[in-house]
This record gives sequence, structure tokens and C-alpha cells, in this order.
Amino acid sequence: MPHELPKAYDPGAIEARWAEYWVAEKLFAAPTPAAGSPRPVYTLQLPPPNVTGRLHMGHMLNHTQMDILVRWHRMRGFLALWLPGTDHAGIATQMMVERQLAEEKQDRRALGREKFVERVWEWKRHYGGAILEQMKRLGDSVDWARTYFTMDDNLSRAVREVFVRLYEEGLIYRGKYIVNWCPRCMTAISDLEVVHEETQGKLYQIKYPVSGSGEFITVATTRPETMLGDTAVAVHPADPRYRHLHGKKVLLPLMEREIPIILDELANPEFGTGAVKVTPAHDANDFQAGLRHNLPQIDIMDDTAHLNQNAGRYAGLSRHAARERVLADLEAQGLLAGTKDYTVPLGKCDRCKTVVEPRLSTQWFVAVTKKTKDGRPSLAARAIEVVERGEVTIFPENYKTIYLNWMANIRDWCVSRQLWWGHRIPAWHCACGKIIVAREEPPKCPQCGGALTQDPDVLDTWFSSGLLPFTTLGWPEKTRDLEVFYPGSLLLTAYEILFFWVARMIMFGCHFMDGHRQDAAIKQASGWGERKDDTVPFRQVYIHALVRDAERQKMSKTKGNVLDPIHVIEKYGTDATRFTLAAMAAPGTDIAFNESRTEGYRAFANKIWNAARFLFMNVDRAEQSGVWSLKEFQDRAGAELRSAQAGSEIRPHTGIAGFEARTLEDRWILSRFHAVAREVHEALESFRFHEAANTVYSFFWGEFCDWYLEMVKLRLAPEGGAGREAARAAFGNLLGVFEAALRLLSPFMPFLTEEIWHALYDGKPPLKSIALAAYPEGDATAIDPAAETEMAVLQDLIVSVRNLRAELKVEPKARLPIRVHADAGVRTLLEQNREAIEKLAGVEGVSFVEESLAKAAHARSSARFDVAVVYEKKIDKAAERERLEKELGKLEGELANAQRQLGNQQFLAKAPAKVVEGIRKRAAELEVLIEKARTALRGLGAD
RNA sequence: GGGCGCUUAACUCAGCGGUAGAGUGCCAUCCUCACACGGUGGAAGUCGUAGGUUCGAAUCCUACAGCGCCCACCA
Repeated sequence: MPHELPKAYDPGAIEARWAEYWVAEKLFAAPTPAAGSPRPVYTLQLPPPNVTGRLHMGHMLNHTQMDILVRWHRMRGFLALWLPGTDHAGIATQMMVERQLAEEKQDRRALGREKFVERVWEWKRHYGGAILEQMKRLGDSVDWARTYFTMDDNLSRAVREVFVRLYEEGLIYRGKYIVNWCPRCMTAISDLEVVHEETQGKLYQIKYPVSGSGEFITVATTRPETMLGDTAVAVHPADPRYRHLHGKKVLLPLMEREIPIILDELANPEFGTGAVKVTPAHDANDFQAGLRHNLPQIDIMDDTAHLNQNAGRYAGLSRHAARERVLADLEAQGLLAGTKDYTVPLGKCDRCKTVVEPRLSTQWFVAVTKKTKDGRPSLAARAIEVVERGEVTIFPENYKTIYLNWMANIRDWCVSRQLWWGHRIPAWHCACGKIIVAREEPPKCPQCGGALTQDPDVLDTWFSSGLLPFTTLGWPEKTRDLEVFYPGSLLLTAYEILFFWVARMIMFGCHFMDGHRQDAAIKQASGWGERKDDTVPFRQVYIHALVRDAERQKMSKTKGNVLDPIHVIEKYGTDATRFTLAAMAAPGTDIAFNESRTEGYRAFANKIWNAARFLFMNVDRAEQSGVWSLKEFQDRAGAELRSAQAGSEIRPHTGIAGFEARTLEDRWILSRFHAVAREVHEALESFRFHEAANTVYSFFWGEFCDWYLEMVKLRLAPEGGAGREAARAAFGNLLGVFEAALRLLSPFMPFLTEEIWHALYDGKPPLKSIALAAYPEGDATAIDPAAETEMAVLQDLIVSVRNLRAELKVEPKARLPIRVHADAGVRTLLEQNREAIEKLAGVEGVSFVEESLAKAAHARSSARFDVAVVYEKKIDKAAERERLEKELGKLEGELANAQRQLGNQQFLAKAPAKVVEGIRKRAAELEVLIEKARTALRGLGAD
């Protein structure tokens, strides 16, 4: 027989093979269904990783969760599409290639735009696939045939289409505004790309002489060098200190330029001296104030944050050098009134951590709060509305509030970037000043006939990623894919990109998919019948937690605490790593990744592996002795799986093929299996991955392996004809439950389950993969409370005996007789399971007695029975007394509490009947237990 | 300056109105013919502090302390 499995599970030996198999066999392809297909659909967009990226733990968590959900839905019969791709990641990729050029002592400017872009493409072709290969290693069940790159031709066309349409609708404009300028990246960046860091700086007080009087007005600033571009000093209109200066002018020191004192609420009388310098070209607030007062805007810096000729004799200095010089000069002139330490929130570039310069420049913006020309609601308004109405649900729910708050205060989106790598803005400039925005390059200027040059800027990367939910499905064409797969079912991502990406997808989706309606059959099948709005990009948003290191620190390259998932995988296996992440992924809490957990789940994988080994060994034995053949199981289970999978509708596969409950453990494991399957279903439905994982874990290990397997062993080696029949049933049940449990576990541990599942079918399974087999749904009517109660009594008895043995330090191999006192019902139960008791508790001979054994030596009591082991060795009386007293104390405490509650009228009146009943029952039980414990204590004393 | 989250066994975390659970670690014991990545048994928590609501609170409310995150144009 080919069932020779190595003793210890070695994930490395099988995982790569299956990863390849899944891709090669195209198992997870979601082909466009033919018209009229009523199959329910589950669509999930992969947040496209940067082409420059390497997989990190955050990805792995994210991918694990998505893969679990996708595999789960696929197994349940959904047409599951998980759509992969990579993002061109403007700045990141450009920086990567620039660095490469620098090593060759080259420079992008010297190379020229065209050559540089070609060079980036080359880089992308070479290295851009790395992260996709890593995804294969994780077992991500994406549809590889649909893999896109955000700069593919069709996606680029869609980007131009969107830009032009927005422009035509009046939602894109070009304007001169203060933007965040990164002097290192030499581009404008959006507000979201700026990280604020509290930095130790200084607050300087500078005296500006008031013209025509010997007076000074003192202003406070953290950035003295910007004074060179000051065009006013503002005071609060109601500030009495400066009333006499209204309408006066000051002479700007160093520049010797006369500037007005203006009245504006920009100045806060509470802060500093109450007077503030106004630099419209280098501060967002000042810019607004400047507009209010028609002030000139003097830009004193160039692209590299060096001062320009507007700064007079300071021209050419870096902004840092300029600060020193300005301060020195002011000091020399006696105009520096004071300096004090001050923490300033410094804005830094998210990419390169360079201090951002607020700078006046001309950029393209998307007007997000403006209605379209033809009166349609603004992008933001729609994006707020669909979330408020629950057309898009956000989970955990506190993120919904955060989202709505942010959307309510959203500002126009600066979408132009001064980069070379990205989607170039489809706008053309003419020397005559005309700007044309068009889908294709116009031949000449329609106004003057002159030559045109394309706008040099490219679009913010998030502009194109915001469109992915529909552009990846063929938009702007009206494709069948769009009809079937849009709206997506879920968007699962990290909090960090809720605004970067999620908000933009909602805005664009609602705007551009207006008029998108699924045909009725598809809509019906989608399972989202209660949701009316089909323009939204997805129905649900699930925000997953952050993965931190074991010390709860955010992982970052600079801290050097980044855990490479590939290393973890190599050490413990992909399944164990996935399981760790799933088991720790409680919604809303960050994960401190801890390898000891992974170690534990590697052991779990090994446990299952060995359970399989056990089965195969016994099956082989049974086949040799002709008792049973695996073929029986294969035919039966295979037929059921094929039929469950064949249909186009969801057909819950609830049963275990041919299960024949003969014994208590059979009834019990069947009941548990269904209960567990239902729990898993409920947990996954509400994104409680940790609960789902833990449920499967404890079922497999704590119930199937620890109890069912051990009990069923008794029946596998038959004696006599009746034994043969029992063995046949036992094999059928054992294999049946095991196979079904593998399917239950499969989304969490796809590799291990695939390997064993194929082995169960001797490499010729009924379907190409366990991932295509039906998921156990769990049948509530199959839950058998009586079996579970009976099993609990049996387990209780066995554990009591084991406990006694341990305490008496009985030789592990010695088998002892036991005596049991119990009522008739329990007695029958125990008699029927005598063999199990003998085997699992190391017992030989069970005798039942009429009298209570509470005060017998070596006895244990429960509410349902007393049990004593027959063993001549004297017990350690002191230890026994201590144990009993401790237990008694606990019981009495609990009883006192219960009685207090039962004596409380308020409690009886207000508590739910179920709770009262529960406590009554418990109190009665406690009384019995206490009585038994007291008896036992007295017995100890008398002896 | 706003907003949010966390504080439960030695460690990492679940639980979120009916007197506490898991994994790892620890102790004891056993290489019993699936598994020492194992079996069996065990020890271990006044659920951050102080109040309050409730018949009842780890669970709800308030304050405080510590830790962390996000957002923010007060020089």
C-alpha cells in the first residue's frame, strides 16, 4: 500500500508541490459565466501590492484572511473570484530605479524621460513579479489568469477616460495652491502622504519696526527663514493691544520691504504676542489669509528647497542654512527678541522622511465636494450616503464613524505628481495658454493652431487604484464580467489605506458605475438582495488589525524588527503560519506576532498528519485481513462530493457519507462535528477568524484525536463475526469524520489537508482538489444533546480515575479494578462503555456497588457517580485532606453565593428564568458534592 | 488640540452582564504498537486603580494612571 507517511510532518516536502499544482491546474480560475448563470458570486479585489514590494507580515495576515474567506465561499458553491494584480507605485518604483541609476553613476535627468521610463519598465519586467511568486507560496487562491498591472494598456485607457469625464463634468481643475512639496522626491504629495512628527524646535520672536514710529511689533515663528517672503503682519481685529496700529505698515527687516498690518482672525490673541507674520507662498493658513486680503504671494524657494532670487542676498542657500543666516543677521540688528524651545509638528514625506515644504504651485485637483455640471451629487456626498445607508458596511463598526468623520471634512484631492513614472495626465498645453484635456493627443491647438506639449505630470497612484473595482472587470466597456462580478462582495484591508484607497474606490465606484445594474438573475443569486445600490464597489469593508512584533512594536525597516513571513514559513510551514495569523486575528485588535504560537500550530499540523498515519496503518491492516477496504469509503464519499459539487446552486453538504452511529462515541462525534461546523460558519460570517480557527483546532485535537480516535481503536481489530461488522462501521465512520473534518480545516490549512485528502483517495480523488469539495455546513438537527451529556459523564469518570492514579502514583502500566456507585441510568451507560473505561483509564474490572463511595479510600465523587480505585497503597492523608479542603472551600463558596442569589427576591424577580433555573440546578448539585466531600473528609479523619 | 484603542495566569492573547478560558511556558510522570511537534495528571489570575449603575460586572458608566494608534493649518 502507498500509505507510508513519514513519522513527522514536513511541510517543506509538500507545500511547494501543491502551490505549483494549484496554479498549473488553474483551480482557482473564475471564468466569465455564460448568460443566465444563476450561480452565486463572491468577488474580492486583492489590494494590489507595490511592484517593488516584498511580502511582509501585514500582507500575510491580509492574504490569509482573504484566502480563508474565498476558499470557504468557493467550497460552499460560490463562483469565487479573487482578483490579483500589482500596483505601479509611482514614487516608490521611481525611487528604486533612481537608486539603481545612482549606483551606475547615472542620473534620470541626464537619461531623459523616455529612456528613464523604459528603464523602469525593464526593471518591472525583471523584478516586478517577485511578490506574485511569494503569493503563490502562501497558497493564495487567486485567479492568476486575470493578473493585472495598474499600467496595463486597458487600465491606462480607463484612467484617461475617468480623468477626461471628470474634467468634462467640472470636477477636475488646475490651480495654484499651497501643496506639500517634497524637495527630495521633487514632487507635490497629497495631505495623506505627509506624516506629522513632533520635533524639538524653537519658537523665535522677531521685532518688525513699525513705519513712521519708533515702535516695534513682535511676531512669533518657528520658521524664521520664511520671513523673507512675508507680505503682511496680521493682528486680531479685536485685540486692544494693537488698535493703535490698525492701518499702519511695518518695514520687513532684512528685505527692507514695506508690508501692511492687516486685521485677520488668523492671529490668535492668546498665542505669543498676538501678532503673526503672513507668508502666503509658504504656509497654508497664510495662503488663505493672503487670498482674503489680496496679498502678493512671494515664493522664495526652488524645487530643491533652496532659496531663489526672491530671497535677495540669501538666494542659493538651503532652507536650513538660510535659517541660520537670517537668525544671525536679526541678532546682529538687535531684532531677535527671544528664543525658546518648542515642539513643532513637522510634516515629513511618507516615502523618504524629508521635511515637507508647504509651497505654492500649480497642480491638478479633483473637486470632491462639488456637484457635477449637470447637478449630480458630489463624489464625497455619494460616498457618505452609501455608507450611511448601509449599502457598504464597514466592520469593525468604529471605522465607520472614522470614515464618515473623515469624509465630512474632506478637502480637494491633489492628483498631480511631478514624477515620470505613472499615468501621464491627459492634458496638452499650447504656448498661447490653451489647455486641452482629451482622451487622445490632439494634433494641434484648436485655438491658435500651435504645437502642443503634454502636461509633464503624472497622476497620484491612488487615482488609478481607486478605479480598480471596475477597470479590472473591463470598464469602460460594458462587459459581462462587470455585469456578473460588480459590485464586489468584500474589501478586506488595513486601516492605513481606508482613506488612501477605500474612500476613493467608493467615490469613483458610485460615480462611474451609475447606471450599472445587474440582470435580475445575477442580482438574485448574489445573495445581496437587500442591498439596493449596485454602483458601490463592494458590499462590505473589513478592516483587519496590524501585525506587530512580539513586543507590540510596529514593524518597520528602520527599527529592524521586520519579520519576513517567508522565513517563518520555511521554519514552521505555511499552514502553521497561516493558522497563527487566523487564530490571532480577533477583529479590532492588533496582533503581536509570537513565534511560540506558530510552534504550537506546527504541532497541530503534525498531530493531524499523525492521525492520518494512524488511519492509513489501520486501513492497510484491515485490507490485509479482508475486514474492510478503503475503496468502500472512496466510492461512497466520492459520489457524495461529486454530487454536491456538480450543481450550479449552493448545495449544502451537511452529512458525512454513510455515517452509521452505533456507539456512544459515534453519536457524540457526529453531534460535535455538526455543532462545530455551524460554529465555524457563524464565526467566519462575522469575520471572527480566531474563533473559527480555535473551534476547528479544539475539535480536531481535543475531541477527534483525544477521545474519538482512542475509543474507536477498540473496534478496529475485530474478533468474531459481530466484531467484523462493528469494525466495518467503525472504519466507515472514522474515515468519514476525518475526511469531513479535513474539508472543514482546508481553508485554514490548505496544504496539509490537500496532501492528506489526496492520499485518502490514493492520489485519485473525486475532484481535483479538496478546495473544490463541498464545505461542511453543519446540520442543527444532527446535534444530539443526550449523546453529549452521556459522553461528558463518561469522560468525567475516566478523568477521575486517571487523576486518582496520578495522585496515588500508580505505576503507569499497572491496571487496577475500580468500584463505582451510580444510579441505574449512569450504570447502564458505564457498563456499555466498560471497554473504553478500561482502556482509557488503565482499569481492569469495573464493579458496581449499592452504597455510596464518598468516604471510601481512593475515591472521587461527581454529582452523577462515586468512583474508587482498588489499590492497597495508602494515600498521603495530609495531601488528600488538603486537596479535599481546598475543593470543599471552593464548593461552599460557590454554594453560598448561589444561595444568596436564590434568597434574593430582586434576583428571582428580575433575572431571566433560564439563569435562575441554572443556578437552582447548580445549587442542588453543589449540595450533593459538598456532602460527598464532607463525608470523604470525615472518612479521612476516622481512618 | 481632537478622535480611537489597549491594560485578564510567567509570556502572547480570547472572553465583553450570570463569580474566568486558550496557546506557549512551568511542575510531575510516561519513549503505551498515530504522534516526545506526543500522552496523562497538575500548579498558576483580588480580570490596571478608585468610584458608580445593576438582583448580579472582567464584561456597562465616570474619573484616574500607564501604554499605543490615528487625525489636525494655530504661528
